[in-house]
Amino acid sequence: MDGVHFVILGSVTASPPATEHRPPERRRRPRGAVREGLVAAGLELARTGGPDAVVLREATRMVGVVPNAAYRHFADRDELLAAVCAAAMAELAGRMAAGVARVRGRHGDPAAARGRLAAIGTAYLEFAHAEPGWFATAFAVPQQHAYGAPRDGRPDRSPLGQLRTVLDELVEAGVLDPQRRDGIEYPIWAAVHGTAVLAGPGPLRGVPDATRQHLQELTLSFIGCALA
Amino acid sequence: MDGVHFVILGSVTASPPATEHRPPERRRRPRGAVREGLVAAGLELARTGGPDAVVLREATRMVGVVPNAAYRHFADRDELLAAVCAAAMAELAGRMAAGVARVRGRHGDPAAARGRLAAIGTAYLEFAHAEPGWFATAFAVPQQHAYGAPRDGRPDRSPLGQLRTVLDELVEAGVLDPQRRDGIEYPIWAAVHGTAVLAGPGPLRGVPDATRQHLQELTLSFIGCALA
DNA sequence: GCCGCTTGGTGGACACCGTCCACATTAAGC
DNA sequence: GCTTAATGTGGACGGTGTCCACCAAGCGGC
Repeated sequence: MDGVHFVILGSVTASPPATEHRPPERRRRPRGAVREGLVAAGLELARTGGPDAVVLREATRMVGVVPNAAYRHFADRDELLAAVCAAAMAELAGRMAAGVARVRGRHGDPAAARGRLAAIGTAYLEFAHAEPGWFATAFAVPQQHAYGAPRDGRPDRSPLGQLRTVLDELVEAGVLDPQRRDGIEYPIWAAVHGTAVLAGPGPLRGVPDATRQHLQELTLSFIGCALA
Repeated sequence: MDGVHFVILGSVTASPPATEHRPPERRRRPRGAVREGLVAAGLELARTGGPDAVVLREATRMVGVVPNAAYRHFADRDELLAAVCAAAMAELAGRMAAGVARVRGRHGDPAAARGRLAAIGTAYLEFAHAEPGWFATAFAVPQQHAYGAPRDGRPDRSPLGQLRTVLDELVEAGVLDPQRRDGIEYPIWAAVHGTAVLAGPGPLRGVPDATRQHLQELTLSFIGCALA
C-alpha cells in the first residue's frame, strides 16, 4: 500500500499527434508507463468526479492508448479503480502526516499531544473538504480488491495507524486514562469521518462555509469532552 | 418528504404473460401506478445493490413497461433515483421511530431519556447493517434533487429531527447541561453515522459480527461520556 | 543469425445503459 | 363526438465495460 507511487499529475497527455501521416503510433512505452499513466489519469478523473468518474475508456484516452490496452495491466475496471483508491488513500495519509508534523512540541508533552490529535482530525476534515472527489474515492474500494493490513515491520501510516500513534502518546502524556484507551480510536475516527461524510456528499452538503467550520469545531471539542 | 408512500414491495411483477397471443398488453395502468411501481422496483434493486443498482431500464422491465415510459414520470434517471432515496430515508426514519417507541418510561425520566437516545443510535446502526443497500441509498441523493427542509408545522420525523427531540428531552430530564445542548446533535449524528459507514461499505467492512457489535457499543458509550 | 515465446498494443464486436425523437393510443373535457 | 393532453411504444444514438482474434516488438536459447 505504501508501494503506491505519488504520480505527478497534469501531464497525462497522449503522445503528440504526428504532423505527417504515420502508422498510428504503435511504439511501445517504457515498462509500466501505461499502468502508471492509467492510475494517474484515473486519479485525475476521480479528483473532480469521485470514483464513478474513473471510467476506463476515458483513462485510456488520456494516456493515448486503445481501451483494451488497459486489460494488459488490470483484470477489469474494478482493479484499476482499486489502484486509484489506494493512491487517493495514500494522499489522505500523506496530508495527515504533514498536518501532525507541523505541530511543535516534544513527544509526551500533554499540550503537544492534544495538538497532534487535533491536527489529525483537522487534516482529515480539510482533505475531505478540499478534495471531495479523492476523499470519496479513498473509501470507495471495490469489494473484491480491499487492501489488507499493512505489512508489519514498517510503521502504519494509514489514517487509523496515525490516529493510534497519537492516542498512545496521549496516554503516555497522561491526558487519556489508559483504561479508556482500548478501542477508543474507532469512535473518534467515526466521529471525524461522519462529520466529513455528512458535510461532504451527505445531507449537510452545501451548508455555508462558516457553518461547516463550526461543525468541525463542534466535532473536535466533542471528542475532547469524551477523552477527559 | 413525508409525502413519500410506503410502497408495499415484493409484488412489482409485470402483468402476467398472456397465454393467447395478444397485442402486447398496451392497456393503461391506473393513475400513478407506473410511477409507484418504478419507485418500488427501484427500491427493490437498491436493497441488494445500493444506489448504483437502480437502473432505469431494469426498473421498467420489472414494472412491465418499455424503458421510455419512465420518462413520462421522471425527467431522468436521477429523478427516479431521488424518489427511491427519499423512500429509503423514510424507511430509516420509520425504523428509528419504532425503536424509540419501544422504550418505556415517561417523558422526562432521565433513565428513559437515556434509553431513547441509545435506541435511536441502535436503530440507526441496525438499519445500516441489516439493509446496507437501502442505507447507502438513503444518503445517495443526487446533487440536483436534494430534498429540502421539512414543511414546518408537522413534527420533523427525519433522523436528525428525532435525534433533536431526544436531546431536548435529555436537557429536560437534567441529564444534559443546557449550555452544551446547542449543536451537539451534529457530532453525535456524525459519530453514529461514521460508525455505520466505516463498518458498512468502509474500511472496517467484513469484520466479524461480534467485533461490529463491539464497535457499536464503543460508539454509544463514547457518546455517553461526551454528554456527561 | 535465426526461432519461438512472452508481453503489450490494436481492431472489431457485443450487450447493456441513459436518453431523444416521432408516433400511436387511450382517457378526459368540452 | 371531437379535441387535447397524458401516457405508452418503437427505433435510434452515443457511451460504457468487456471479450476475441490478431499482430508487433522485445527477449532467450540455439
